[in-house]
This record gives sequence, structure tokens and C-alpha cells, in this order.
Amino acid sequence: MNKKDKIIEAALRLFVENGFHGTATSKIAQEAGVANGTLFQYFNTKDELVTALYVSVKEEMAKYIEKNTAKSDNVREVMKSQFLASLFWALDNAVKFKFIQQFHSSPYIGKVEQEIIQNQVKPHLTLIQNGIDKGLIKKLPVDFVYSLISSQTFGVYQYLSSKPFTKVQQHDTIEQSFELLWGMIR
Amino acid sequence: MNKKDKIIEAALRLFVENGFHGTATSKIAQEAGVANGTLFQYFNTKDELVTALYVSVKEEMAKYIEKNTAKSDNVREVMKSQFLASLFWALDNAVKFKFIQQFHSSPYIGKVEQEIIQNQVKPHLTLIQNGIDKGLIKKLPVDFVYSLISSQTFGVYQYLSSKPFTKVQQHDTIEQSFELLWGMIR
DNA sequence: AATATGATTGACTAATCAGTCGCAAAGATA
DNA sequence: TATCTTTGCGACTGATTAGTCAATCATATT
Repeated sequence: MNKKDKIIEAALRLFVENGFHGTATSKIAQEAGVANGTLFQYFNTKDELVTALYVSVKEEMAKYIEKNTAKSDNVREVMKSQFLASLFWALDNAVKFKFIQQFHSSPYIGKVEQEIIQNQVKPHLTLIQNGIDKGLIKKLPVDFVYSLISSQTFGVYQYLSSKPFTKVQQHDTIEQSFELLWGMIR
Repeated sequence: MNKKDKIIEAALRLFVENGFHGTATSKIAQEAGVANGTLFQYFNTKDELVTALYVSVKEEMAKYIEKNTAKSDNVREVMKSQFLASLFWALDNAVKFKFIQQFHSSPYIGKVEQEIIQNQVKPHLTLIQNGIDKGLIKKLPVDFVYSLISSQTFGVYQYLSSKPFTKVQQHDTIEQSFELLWGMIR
């Protein structure tokens, strides 16, 4: 494992444990087993480290979802596969998902270029619009529907991670959550 | 306005603007127009200030919701009044609500005594259980239903605060959101 | 007026912070 | 082997931090 990845891993863990400003760059370097200055070879500033981390983690999640998206033109099926994939990824990557959550409700979110965020959201909005056009989803503003889906994802994750469920129980709850969600928007 | 309230007001604003650790206690004192040391007369440490702020803001919100809860034994009606009150309060107290959000997904949340959180959640769980017993709400784990309701509240707030809606549009969207929510859990 | 009490002050400190820089080690090329 | 390039090092710095404390102020009581 190269130094950059070690830095990223340590940074993620410490950020989730102690918050962004609560984590000193020196601590990150120490935890990663590299010198203080090495960190600044890969990231010019601490802010750059934080935002770069967010973008890369988000991309990783997006790639996983894309890979696990059902190859179908059935909107419900596609949406379900994405909803499940989101939650499976979140449960398997708790630290990364918590990092995303923390980042979303922090002032750092404003430092990420709007374009990057838009590009990641766009395919989901298209899918929703598609569902509305086909009469499968209620005629509501697309980004309102998107807000409902995202928040449900976060809510279900919160619930699942707060209790010691088995894999099977988690799976069942996620399936059930999608049924509830779909019933709400269709 | 007394010094303590000035400190609280300044702290809230700065915490939301720059994050918890990104806000120096000296900045808070300066912004509040009080001396550095005065802050530590009211709050022993910075951590105490942050968590005390959270508890007090949460209590304020809870009181508002309680005051605006429908006096009825119709579960749907009670739940609706609480859902609306939550969102009206959030929109009218954007800084405080953002502070709550930020706090929730920060490591500070672990520093609040579990008992305090439980006490604030309990009445809502009771209401949900009541709805289930009366056959009005689906037979699901109570705190699962609670998670769905909370996350929907946050999601609708996020949507509303991201666009320049009029009061009437906000009101309509909130009403509609409750109908969707109720349809999902009943 | 004299005294007492609690609130307020801001200079101060020891610790910690993000970020720099000159130098060494490790490869790469020849 | 000699030279160049990349990567890594960690002591260092100037700025900033949370928190302290002795002195001052405002107000109330006698």
C-alpha cells in the first residue's frame, strides 16, 4: 500500500472519529506512518485533503452503485437495485459513509464545485424523470423525489447501524424500505 | 440581552458558518462583544458550550412542537401537526436547525448523554406505538418508523431550503410531504 | 460613605496548529 | 559507476488555540 493511500485511510478514520478541524494533519501523518511533510506532497492544504477525500469517496460509491445497477428498462427494478446497492455499500463502508454524512452537513460542502455535485446527481434525476414520464412515479418535482429517496437512504442506514442486526435482517429491512419508498412515490 | 445569550447567539452562527473546531472561542467572544474570559464563566470548556448549545436548541424545538401539537386522540392528526410544526420551526430557525443537523452527524453526538436523547424521543415512539396498536400504522418496529419520519423531515427541509419558495409553496409542499409519509407508514 | 459581592475584563501561557524547507535516500537512466 | 529525478523526511516557524488569573468594575447592602 502506497503512502498516499495510507494517508487517505488514516485521514478518513480520524476525521470520522474527531471531526475535520479536530484532526491535526500531524496526527494523520503519524497514524499513516509517514512524515509530516509527506502529507503536503500529496495534498497542498488540509482543505484540499478533505474535499479531495469527499470527491474520491463519493466517486467510489457511485461506481459501486453503477456496477450493481440492474440492466433493465424497468424503472422500478433499476431504482430498487440502486437503492439496495447504496445501502449495502454504506453498511460495508461505514467509515466512508459516515464521512460523507459528516461532510454533507458541514460548511465544507460549500467548497466543492457545484458542477461535480450536479454531475453525480444528474443520472438519478434522469431516471426519476423517466419514471414520471412513463406514469410509474407520481407527478412531483424531480428533485423533490430525489430528496425523499436520499433522505430515506440515510434514514434506513441510521436505523440499521444503530442495532446489531444480522446480514439477513439488514437485507430484509432494506428490501422492505424500498417497498415502502416505492409505494410512497408511485 | 444578557451576555450569556449573546455568546450563545454568536456561537450558533459561527459554528454553522465555520464548523465546531473551525470556530475559536476567542472569535465567539469577540463576535458576542464580550471578553475572552467571560465565555468561560458560563461554559467551563468549549465542548461544554457545544453540547449545552445542542441540548438547549433541541429543547427549544421540542417545546415549539409540543405547543403546536393537536389536542386530539386521532393519531394521524397529532402526527401531522407535529410534522408540520417541525418543518415550520426549521424554516423559521434555519441557523439552529442547521446546527442540529451538523451536530447529529458529528462526533460530538456521542458526548451527549443517551438518557437526554431517549427522553426527547420517547413521546414520539409512544405515539407511533399507539398508532400501531390502533391498526392505523403498519406493524413495523417503532424506531424504524421513527427513523423514516425523522429522515423525511430532514429531507423535506433540505429540499425546501435549497430553492426560493414562497411561504405558500413551502406550506403546500410540507402538507403534501406528510400525505406521502402517512401513505407510506399506514 | 464604606464595604462586600459577583460579574467582567484582557493580557498571558503552554500547547498545538498548518505548512515550509533543506537535505537524504531510493530509483531510474545512461 | 556517475548523474539525474522522484519521493520522503522531520526539525522548524509563525500563527493560533483553549483556558487561566489577577485586577477592575458595577451594583447592592449597611
